Amino acid sequence: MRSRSYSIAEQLIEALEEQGYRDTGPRRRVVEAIARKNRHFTAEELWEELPGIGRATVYRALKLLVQSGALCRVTLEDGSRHYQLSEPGQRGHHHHLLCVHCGEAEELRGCDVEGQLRSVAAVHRFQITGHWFEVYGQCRKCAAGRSG
Amino acid sequence: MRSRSYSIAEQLIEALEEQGYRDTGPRRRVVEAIARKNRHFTAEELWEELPGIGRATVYRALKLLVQSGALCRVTLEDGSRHYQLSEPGQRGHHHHLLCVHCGEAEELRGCDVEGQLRSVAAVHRFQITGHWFEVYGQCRKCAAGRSG
DNA sequence: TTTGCTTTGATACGCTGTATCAATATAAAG
DNA sequence: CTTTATATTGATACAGCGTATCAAAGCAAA
Repeated sequence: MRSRSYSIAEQLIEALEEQGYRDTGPRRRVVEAIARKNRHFTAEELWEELPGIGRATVYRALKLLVQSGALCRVTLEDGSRHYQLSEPGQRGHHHHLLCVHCGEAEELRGCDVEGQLRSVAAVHRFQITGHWFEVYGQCRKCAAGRSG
Repeated sequence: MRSRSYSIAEQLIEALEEQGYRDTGPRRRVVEAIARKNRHFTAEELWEELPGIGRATVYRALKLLVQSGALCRVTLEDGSRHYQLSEPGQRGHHHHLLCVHCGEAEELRGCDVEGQLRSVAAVHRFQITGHWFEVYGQCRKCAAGRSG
């Protein structure tokens, strides 16, 4: 796990470069801090781990990474905004299962949201342009032992 | 429609009284302003329609009404927080179809989110405790004529 | 180097919501 | 109709989170 940190950071830098942004020292530090994370996190939390880096720089980097799809923004039940790495290769639209105990975030499988939406559109004669779906609970490990 | 305003306001006041809160002048004005709304709205927007009423009072009333279930908080695609009357009798958990054009908010029918969640729980062995689902788009009227 | 653009970080600001607190309104009791 | 205890109000200050501004610094290409 830890040994893949470098390559995750690289992928994030690449995501920035693809959009025409430079590979700079501060961005590299932000991206490395993100790569070290194994759970979803807030912008403020990330900033606190980066002494010497400006708050604006952290927020800017997060914004660019979300734009690129490499990072996604998730909203917790209390409305707070967290960030989470997209799974490799999965940059399109997807949904999350967020463990409220340990902070693990899985991407959702076995749930045909899009199919449901088609039926909703039909029933309501509503032209759907977007949706937002998050699921909260406890992951298998936390539900069993609460050893998050 | 307009003739039902009074009774909607009454219902909201009752929702507050059920929780042990008083029927006061300022609350009545807030509640009447809400009853007049035919679309989802922000706290600030509501406050601007209530000269003489303190901002804190408006926010407090909204909080209490959400607690009671008579009002629900919806989140738009940009993350902004809006409020919307729950449909009469429907105070439990439910989802919305939000028209981004005219602001109409319907409650969702013909969508078995709960069933989908059961299958998700099985696939991921995740103990689901909550979820959040909003759908955005254009209502039938707006999609047809854009005469919101 | 020089030049032009991007990035940075300190700071101020804006928006949304909450805490504080003295003044006031309300309900219940006398 | 007072008195009294409690809830409510509204002005204000404050807090959290994110963005705009802008001079200074960094980077890339010439």
